[in-house]
Amino acid sequence: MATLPIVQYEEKIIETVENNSITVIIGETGSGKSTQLSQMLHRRGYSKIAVTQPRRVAAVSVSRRVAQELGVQLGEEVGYAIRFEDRTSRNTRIKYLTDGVLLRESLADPELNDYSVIILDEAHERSLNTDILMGLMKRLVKIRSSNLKVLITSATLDGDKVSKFFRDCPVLNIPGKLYPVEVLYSKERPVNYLDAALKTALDIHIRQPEGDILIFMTGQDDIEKLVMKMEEKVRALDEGSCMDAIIFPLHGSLPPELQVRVFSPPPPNCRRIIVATNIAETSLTVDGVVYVIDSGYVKQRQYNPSSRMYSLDVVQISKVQANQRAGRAGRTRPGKCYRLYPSQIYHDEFLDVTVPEIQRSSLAGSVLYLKSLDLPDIDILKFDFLDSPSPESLRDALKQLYLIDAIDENGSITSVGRKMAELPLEPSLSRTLMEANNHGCITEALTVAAMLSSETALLPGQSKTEKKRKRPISNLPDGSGLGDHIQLLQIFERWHQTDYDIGWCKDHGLQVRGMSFARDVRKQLSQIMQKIAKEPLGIRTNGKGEEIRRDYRNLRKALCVGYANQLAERKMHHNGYRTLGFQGQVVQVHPSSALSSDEFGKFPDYVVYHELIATPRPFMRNVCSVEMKWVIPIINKLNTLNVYKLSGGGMDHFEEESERNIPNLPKKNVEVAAAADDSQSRIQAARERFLARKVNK
DNA sequence: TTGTGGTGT
Repeated sequence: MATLPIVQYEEKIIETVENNSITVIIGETGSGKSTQLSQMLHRRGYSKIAVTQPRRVAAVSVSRRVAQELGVQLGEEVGYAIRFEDRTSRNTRIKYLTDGVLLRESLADPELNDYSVIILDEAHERSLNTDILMGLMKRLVKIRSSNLKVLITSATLDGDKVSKFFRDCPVLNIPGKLYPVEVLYSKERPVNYLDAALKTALDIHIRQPEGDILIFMTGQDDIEKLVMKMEEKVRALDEGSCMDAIIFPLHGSLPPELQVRVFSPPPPNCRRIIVATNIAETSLTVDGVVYVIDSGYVKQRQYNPSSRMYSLDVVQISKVQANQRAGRAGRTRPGKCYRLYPSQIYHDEFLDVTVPEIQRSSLAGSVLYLKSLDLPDIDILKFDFLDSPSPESLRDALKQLYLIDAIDENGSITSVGRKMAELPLEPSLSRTLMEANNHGCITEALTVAAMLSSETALLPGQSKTEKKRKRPISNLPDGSGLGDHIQLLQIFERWHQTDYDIGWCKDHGLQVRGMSFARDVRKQLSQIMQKIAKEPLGIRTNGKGEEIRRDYRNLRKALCVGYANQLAERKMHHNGYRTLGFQGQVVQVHPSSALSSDEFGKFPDYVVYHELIATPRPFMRNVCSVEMKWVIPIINKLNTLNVYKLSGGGMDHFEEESERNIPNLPKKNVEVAAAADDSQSRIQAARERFLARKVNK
């Protein structure tokens, strides 16, 4: 502890903090910034100190270590707060928390008066929440100039930019305690980087002294292939020609019991080869790694605000990421990093810093959050971000919020929007809860929202190695043919009937982690809704017997209101859909959906969807059947929408924006009108089909 | 007729 580099800088740090509201600390890996900064300030009498982390595990483990170093019990002077778990007390002076928890806290107290110091750690990772916090801190230090200190920790390549954002605040460089890592580049980029990784790893294994190998690949598929090939090759090596090797895959969808294998030490005279996604970049640290092989790629989820589609793309990593990966080789002794790309590509093509999440996400939730803070300047397009999201992305968020009544036509937050902001949910789901509360189905809506919040794929799927034959999900409810939301609801209710039996999940191929998470979320949502709930929130069941066939009309109606911005209409003569909105997209129901077709093989005329995914063909994932008469008022609202007023800037702003967008503006108006006409005629056609069917029955 | 990088309230 005493040897941590940061200790020598204590005086300088304290002096800088005392003379400045905001200080940027460039702390390299191993500098001790995460554990020591808070303690230094605590020693000088600052209290209370908040330290944010982008990840839950970091908040927990760092607070544990600080409590240990100070010789106090965790949860007393030093504690942590993460979702579902608050280990702090009235005595807590140093509090580690996830950035999301601090944002939640600021909802209750926008000035965060509880804290005299706020440290945003790992800001260079540019998580969505940390980016928003940075914007808020800039305002907050003005309001609380006499009694708030803010520290931002970042990476070398980012420091000047962050300092500039905070009006040229001072930057302190704290060296790290990493061993030197020799970086070796490929002469050219390999045609097949899986084979290149294989060859490089075998080369190291045969020729280089002991030390584990960590390989960065992009996803589960490549990892499984590489592990298989590598096992073959290692088996084929002459016995006694080199040491043994044991190969581990490491990625997020690996069951926890397989993930932890990489933390147990290897048998003697045996080299470990770990093939990982970017989970090993920051989230998990494997000890004993001396060699790193870096493919130079990563999978990134991106949101396209103009098509409202998500895609998962393989993209080149940034220099910060490449350096982070290389650093994984130098934790215990000098190491080597083999980059499967030329140095010229690193220098000329790699971005300095990873594209911040705020520029790759749908911002409806974040914009609603900012609106609920009642900042003096209502115009969200002018909010001071370190890296601003595109105006298009912000307008997309405003349009969505308007359609679900969270903001009014002037861009002001509504009373329903204010309640929605209290819920840790995407706006479409929080709006669904509000509506359900008025229609006697809040308990079902809570379950649907909780299940959809569960990040992982809950349901059993078929992996590529399994037989291609389609199997029905074993004995799981089918959503009564009404779609995936209803199926998720029925599955959770069934689990509830087993008294949340883990074995039941396993028997049915459901991810235990995901199901337990849904249960926790449901509990948390119930607690928040308790204040305004109009009926009991517990799960209603019909005893142990078969559940009666319900039509879930009220629930589906509530979903239709909540997902007013995510509606699609079936095309007249086939099962393709067109999304309703500014620019209709032609999309399909995802083949994994529980939605059924009618006796003519046709899907329902209208559905709501949870998200659009842009695979080579665009799909709606998680859909629910809704009725035309619920859709009509939404279409009417669509037609009255004025994006420029929504930003809150009024007509002045409209002119300013239109000047910038002259070529687009008339075109956009025409498209809106055309889509509306189209919808009206389709509604007429749908009505006729509906009546025809009724007569047939 | 198909596909899951990593986080988080």
